Amino acid sequence: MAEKGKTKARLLQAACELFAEKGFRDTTVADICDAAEANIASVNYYFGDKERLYDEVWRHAFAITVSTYPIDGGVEEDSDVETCLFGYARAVLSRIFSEGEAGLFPRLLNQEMAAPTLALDKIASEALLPQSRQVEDVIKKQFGDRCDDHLLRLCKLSIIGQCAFYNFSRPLRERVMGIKNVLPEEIDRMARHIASFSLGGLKQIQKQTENRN
Amino acid sequence: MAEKGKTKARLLQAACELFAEKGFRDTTVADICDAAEANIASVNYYFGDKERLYDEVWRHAFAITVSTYPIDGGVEEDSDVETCLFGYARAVLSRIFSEGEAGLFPRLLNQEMAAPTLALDKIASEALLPQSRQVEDVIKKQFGDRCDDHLLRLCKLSIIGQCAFYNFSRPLRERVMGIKNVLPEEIDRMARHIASFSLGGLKQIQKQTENRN
DNA sequence: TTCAGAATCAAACGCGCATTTGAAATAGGA
DNA sequence: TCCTATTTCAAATGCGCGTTTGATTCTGAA
Repeated sequence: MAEKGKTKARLLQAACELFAEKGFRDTTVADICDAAEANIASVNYYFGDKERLYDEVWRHAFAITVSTYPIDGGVEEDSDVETCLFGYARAVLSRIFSEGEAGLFPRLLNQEMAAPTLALDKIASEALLPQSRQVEDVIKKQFGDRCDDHLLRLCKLSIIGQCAFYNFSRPLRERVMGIKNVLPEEIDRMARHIASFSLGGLKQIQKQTENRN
Repeated sequence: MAEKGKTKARLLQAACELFAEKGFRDTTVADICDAAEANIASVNYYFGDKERLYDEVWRHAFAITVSTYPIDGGVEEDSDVETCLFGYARAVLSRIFSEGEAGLFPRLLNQEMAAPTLALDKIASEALLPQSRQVEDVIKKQFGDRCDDHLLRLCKLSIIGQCAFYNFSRPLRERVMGIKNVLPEEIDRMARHIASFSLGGLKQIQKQTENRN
């Protein structure tokens, strides 16, 4: 047996890192076994095949990210709108910029967006839809329950988009944007910006609809 | 010779569609040749190898998208801030939702974000940086030239993020967001929303910095 | 100590891929 | 018509991949 830890756990850990970095198709079983210092046959021995290992990786990544950075961002549910937006943005950005296991989820998601596998449907309904609903609720708090569905969706996507862009534009961070290491204070700063920018946006939209009536 | 058109042109067209859909690595030379009704050896005969065909595809996609939907979105350069934002958003969204050749560029970009190739550096400096600068200029028009660099960057990313999210979240459009066919009027509507949401955001940020001084 | 089940291992299998090859077909000017 | 350069073609080459195999080693309870 190799250095430390059970082989199965080492395989899972190596697979997490590699799948997140290169995606399902571009990661080879041999890569995973090398990184885990395990024999080439061990993936099949412990997980059946590459695909079931991938499922296991998703399960692990999802569990870690929601427990490490819950989507409410640690703010009270009955806080004011800007604070709720801040909590959401901070949670999402913390996940995105996490260099530990909590960062696996957004990185895997990024891969799925370019080359979806069967795993995506499950992720969409179990993880993404609830987050989307959460943002909806905050917007309703600002607009009141009487609120055009179309408008609600556009605002929701504006808010989510600001956060999610940091995930999907990963390779551009150093190339185009001037982003290197991101410290926790920096994340807070970004989240505060997104919260107040979005609040300003929501108010502007609200003003327009009131003028129209 | 097959039905119509020169073989080389058919290969390029087929390669565009397939690379945009599945990315460089997941597209096989055999797929391309089949789609172009050409022999398996024709890619190497006309382009040298798969990689040089990919370069050619990028060149083609870039040329088409900027000439079909120039990044100013067809608004005068000295228009007011909201109109400039509208122009930018409309251009970007038009490209993203285009089902024709103009849509190749964002789709290829999406693939590069998940699995970068050597092509990305060129694209970043030739296509993306200039667009980023353009948004910067609009923000400066709102804020005046005296404007914190940090703040400028955050606002820029907020604006770009709202637009680009529609590109990167492609597989979620039907799954999570309720988006199906997108008509030109709908694109205008979305662009108008992003413009006024962003203007509201900019004003909010501006108000905060003024209060701080 | 014995021994059955678990774990590891190197080698091999089968397949799909990009690319090469050398011949055949085609086209167009002399 | 003849001849040469271009284009097309089916087959082959060589490599990397996921998975399987059958043997070997390890482990822990009896």
